[in-house]
Amino acid sequence: MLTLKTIRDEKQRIIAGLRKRNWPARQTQVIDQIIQLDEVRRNGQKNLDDLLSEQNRLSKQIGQLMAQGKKDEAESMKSQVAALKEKSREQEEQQRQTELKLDELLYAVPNCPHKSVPKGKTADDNKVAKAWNKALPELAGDALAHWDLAKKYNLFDLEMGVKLTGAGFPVYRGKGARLQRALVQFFLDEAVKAGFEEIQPPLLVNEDSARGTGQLPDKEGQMYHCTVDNLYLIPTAEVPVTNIVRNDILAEKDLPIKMTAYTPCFRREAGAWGAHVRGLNRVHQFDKVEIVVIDHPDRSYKTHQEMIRHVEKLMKKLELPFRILLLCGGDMGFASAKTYDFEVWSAAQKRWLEVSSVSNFETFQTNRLKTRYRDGNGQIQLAHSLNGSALALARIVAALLENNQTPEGIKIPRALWKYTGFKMID
RNA sequence: GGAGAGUUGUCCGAGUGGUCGAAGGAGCACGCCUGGAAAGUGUGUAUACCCCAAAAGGGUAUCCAGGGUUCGAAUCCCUGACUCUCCGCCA
Repeated sequence: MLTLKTIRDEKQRIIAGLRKRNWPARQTQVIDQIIQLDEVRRNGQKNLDDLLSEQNRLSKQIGQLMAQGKKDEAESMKSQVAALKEKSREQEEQQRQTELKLDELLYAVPNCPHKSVPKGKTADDNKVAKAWNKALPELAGDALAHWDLAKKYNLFDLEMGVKLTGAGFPVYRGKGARLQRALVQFFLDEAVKAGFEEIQPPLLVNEDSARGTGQLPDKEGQMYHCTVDNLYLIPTAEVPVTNIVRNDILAEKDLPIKMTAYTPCFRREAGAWGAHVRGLNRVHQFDKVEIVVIDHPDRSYKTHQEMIRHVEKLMKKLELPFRILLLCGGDMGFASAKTYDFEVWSAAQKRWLEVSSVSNFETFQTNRLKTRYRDGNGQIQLAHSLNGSALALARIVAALLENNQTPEGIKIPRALWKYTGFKMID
């Protein structure tokens, strides 16, 4: 969430940001409500502190009177304190309500887009930051979509997943399973080479962690919830990995902190089922290698570009046709200040599939997480957080299978040979 | 799962109802000392919120978390989390 200080000091910029996200003008009045309520909160705080201060003062006096044996005076003072206490309890409760309401309003305000983010309403308004300049691969008329290829070569089995679990839980088999493992290995190796520390986080997180990265309270329905233990299955490695630095005050010299993790990702994705979600296009469980960076505000946009280059390199090594989109204000995620999406061409489906999203959250996440660093003057500042997929597997697999099919079988890109142990699925 | 012990600042560690944001030590930072360093020595060394135009200064809260007792809680009581030891179970 945005900091109150930002909202107070840069009100016009924030409102302009909301407009860029296509908030109707009248809805931006929430900013004024926040500023007003913050005023109430601060007055309330002052009030409460004064009451408590007086109580503390009297209590000390009572102690002294008791020590001097002046019991009667002490007793009369006790009733004074009791009255104050009553007042302060009321004030405290009121303050709690105010803060709750204020939080609720703050949670509803998305991040302010970076000035370089283009205006726009929907995905159609995204700007192509890097187009695919070569010809897109043309497949023969009898080319198969990946779900048909899976059947032909026994690579994954959706019906089996239904038997074991339910729709959206593919069972990978044989060379399909091997290909998955190869990709994970490849992505992790590349990330480590690029200076990311490899992390193996838990796949279940507690409420605090889910709140830290913003899955709670709003997106509760998107996560699988183990109610008995009150734990959530992670929708992305971003959640446990970013929470590593929750409540930390880092040294400036520790930045950037670069971490990578492979995890399965679990998404309930209630709704949104339809024509385009066949096969591996949208599933409840998929594998992903994530990269996360905590960095200095002065450097975070440079880091953002480095992350883009890293993902780009992966695409090239996999020899997949891809393009990079700079998302417009209307299509960006709630927490993001700037996002690039990577899309890969799926030749049989003849569609672009989103396989990576690389975002700079600036201080939007770290404000909730309380991830700070101490600057040169000893001042404590919020760090910036960034993350991106590098890469998400299921759709990459779909594209690999479709684009590389030949009458002899499916060709595996050279970069993966040492991981798969085979060059061809046949 | 059963029984017991514990959780204090960056770390170690004292503290069993008032003057405790918290002794002492280590570490760290800055200064003195030194040709330079070590040793020695002096000072400083939590976070959040609030008041103040700002600085200075001040207030409040925080000794695992949440409740309670009390005029007053790190200290007493209850609940929960976690850690350790023993027993049980187990890949």
